[in-house]
Amino acid sequence: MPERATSPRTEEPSRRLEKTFEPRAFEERWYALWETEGRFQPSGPAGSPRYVMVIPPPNVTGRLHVGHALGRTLEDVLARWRRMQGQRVLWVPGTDHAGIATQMVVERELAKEGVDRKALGREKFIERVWAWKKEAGGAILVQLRRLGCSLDWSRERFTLDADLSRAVRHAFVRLFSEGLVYRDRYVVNWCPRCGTAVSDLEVVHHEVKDGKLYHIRYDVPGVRSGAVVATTRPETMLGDTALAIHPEDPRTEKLKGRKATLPLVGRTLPIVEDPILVDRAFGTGVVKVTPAHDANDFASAQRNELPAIVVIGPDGRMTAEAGAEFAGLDRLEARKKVLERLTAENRLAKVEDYPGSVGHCQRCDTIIEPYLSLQWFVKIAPLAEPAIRAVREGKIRFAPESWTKTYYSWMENIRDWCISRQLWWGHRIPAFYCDEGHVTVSEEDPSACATCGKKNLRQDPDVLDTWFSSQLWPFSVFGWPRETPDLAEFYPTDVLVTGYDILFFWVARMIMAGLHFTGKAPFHDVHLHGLVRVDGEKMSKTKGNVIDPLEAIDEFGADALRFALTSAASNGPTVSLEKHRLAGSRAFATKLWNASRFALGQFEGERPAGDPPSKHLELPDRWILSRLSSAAAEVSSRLELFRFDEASQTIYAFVWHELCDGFIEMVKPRLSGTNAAPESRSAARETLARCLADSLALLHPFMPFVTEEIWEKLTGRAGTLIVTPFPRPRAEWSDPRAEKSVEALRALVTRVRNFRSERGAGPTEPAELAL
RNA sequence: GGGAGGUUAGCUCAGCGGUAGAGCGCCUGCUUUACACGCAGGAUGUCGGGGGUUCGAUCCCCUCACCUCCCACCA
Repeated sequence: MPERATSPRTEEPSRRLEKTFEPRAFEERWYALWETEGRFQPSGPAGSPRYVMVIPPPNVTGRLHVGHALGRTLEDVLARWRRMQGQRVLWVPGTDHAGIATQMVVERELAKEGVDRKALGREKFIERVWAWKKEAGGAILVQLRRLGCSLDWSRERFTLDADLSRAVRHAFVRLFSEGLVYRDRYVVNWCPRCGTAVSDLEVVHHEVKDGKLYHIRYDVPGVRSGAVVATTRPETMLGDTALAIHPEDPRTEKLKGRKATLPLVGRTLPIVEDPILVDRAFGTGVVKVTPAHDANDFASAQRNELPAIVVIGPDGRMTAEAGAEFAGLDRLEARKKVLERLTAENRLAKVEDYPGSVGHCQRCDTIIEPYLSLQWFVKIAPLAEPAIRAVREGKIRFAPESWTKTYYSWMENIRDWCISRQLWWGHRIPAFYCDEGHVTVSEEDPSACATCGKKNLRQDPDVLDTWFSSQLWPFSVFGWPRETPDLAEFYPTDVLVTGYDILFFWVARMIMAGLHFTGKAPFHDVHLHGLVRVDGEKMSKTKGNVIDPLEAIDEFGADALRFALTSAASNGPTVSLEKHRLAGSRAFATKLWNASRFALGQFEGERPAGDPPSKHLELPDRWILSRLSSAAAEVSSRLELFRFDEASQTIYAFVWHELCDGFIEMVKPRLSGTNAAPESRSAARETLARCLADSLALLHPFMPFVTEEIWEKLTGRAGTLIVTPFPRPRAEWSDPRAEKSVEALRALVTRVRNFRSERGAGPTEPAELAL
């Protein structure tokens, strides 16, 4: 830590060093001690309530960013607070294999070596990913230790561990046997760059303001004006297999029962009547039907028994089916070329501006292509229904509560979940195919087809969506489906804390999976915290406003980072973290440090005793104890409601403004002792000690390191604050009268201080102060 | 096209039926038995606009404006 440069005056260096504290000097020490003494493992008197959380497993590729820092700090606050309350706390750590994300990282590494994944082959590639994981993966877990997270490392899990893989397979097989997992040809969201299907949630829509709507004239023999269709994606016309009209639209009456000719291709297209696909009030009343590249068109094709022709391949290039002229072209080049040809043939009737939104791949931002392919799905409605009910019945509560509505509206309109991914890294789908085309789905690799007994089985090459395994996390970490002691003792968990951005991806799916597979809601409380913004903006590297939690820990200390995060964590959708909050939090830690130095100085080596003597308490003593009691009540009641900001601000105000600015200043004359009665001095000292000890305890969940460091100095016991009982309000300390009358006393003390500082000297011990 | 949230001090945000709050910033003093990452004091708000309910509204209701974010297969 740099030396202060503000004060021109010099003091002896030994004293100066003591004024501020150096977090690096003790953070590591305390963490190591807590860990080696097993403080992070569940303990406590038999029969005491347990309190269980699972970490939202960060990607193995992850580095700790400020969003993680927030969520994990909030969890750690809860864990430490409950532990101090005497509960058997278990907080399970682990990481997620993160299919696409990890595969991309390793592919990028390979690319640097000029190696292509496909050239390497599946097996070698997977080996390579494991090697990468072993070496570089999970760095984030080390970083969580620096944050102070009291995770039980003896129970660390990885979503691709043997146990968890077994859970995934069990879940898949069970859903299949229940008819809730099926394989089908369907138009899915396809990312041509990643070369895989993705779920609806993995598609992000961006506005396209310069979008165009192209009106194309198709010839219709017998109808002079032909048919004009409008489309935003003209290249898909090469895959048209019909035109559709609404049966009751007078505009298109004359097209009924006729055929159209597909421009550029010459294919004859039936004109079908489809009141579901065609909106009478929209456009020209004629819709081109491209079953392979549009989900609505595909549905229409099924209703009308139309063929589907795939014209855009999995790599985003036009297939041979698109015709020799276009085959091999990238889809966007093909669009240009199609438009050129249509213009040349004078078939482009009109081009209008048509702003709209286009789906992009969440991972790589490539434009998503609707693509007809054979995929695995989870039939979701039967799973959603009980999940909705669990929330309706109050078995699961969201905090802030407003998320409940969002949850319902998503769950009530949920669509089947595409779970197969054309990737290599992940849980391989336990489906096996024989030459006859039969499917065998089984937990153990089958040796023969379950239908025909043929031996040469091929396993489905695809892997499962990474979220398929994460949805099992709250119970798979405990060994499910085996009936382990941990599963019996620690499942269901109590609270889940995460950002609202993965409410659908993860939280909703865990609820569905938990209820379906275990019959129990996986947790009873969900706290959805906001997303961290810096200076009002979403953090981004290009804007340079990223706060790196590790750098913040280096500069301000882990305690300051944690306190800044908790005090900013209100229940709104954004958590605004500014640099000055970090500095302010560090100042608070320093304040506490110095107040402790002062207090310890009053004891000169003796250890302060326990409770203050009740006989000789004076007004300031009764006041501060009353305030302490209120603060203790307030902190817990705020934490019950996940109001971390209010809880931390309560302690801040108590420690700084009441204990330091108020009590210590009022009591200094009594402590100096020359004029004060010994029992007065003693009462002041013991009250001070009590307040300090309880402040440390109240603050420990938020600032575990400094408080533990001071605690050792105060009590002589190393690393025990973490298991010291959390302060509770005490009826016998509550003293409303003292709270009222102390105002006058504080004002008096201030006046005397100011009087002294104005005169440079003054009455050292005014009689009034000996109150 | 639906839905949610926001608009409070210069900045970032709490609050919420009964004389407006915090942190940071700003101004004025200050070598005070710890702390200048400090102490004491101070300034600053028609609590987005307009209506309504109420004895009383920043807070409840309606409405308008502007912002943010989610969800959505309308060519």
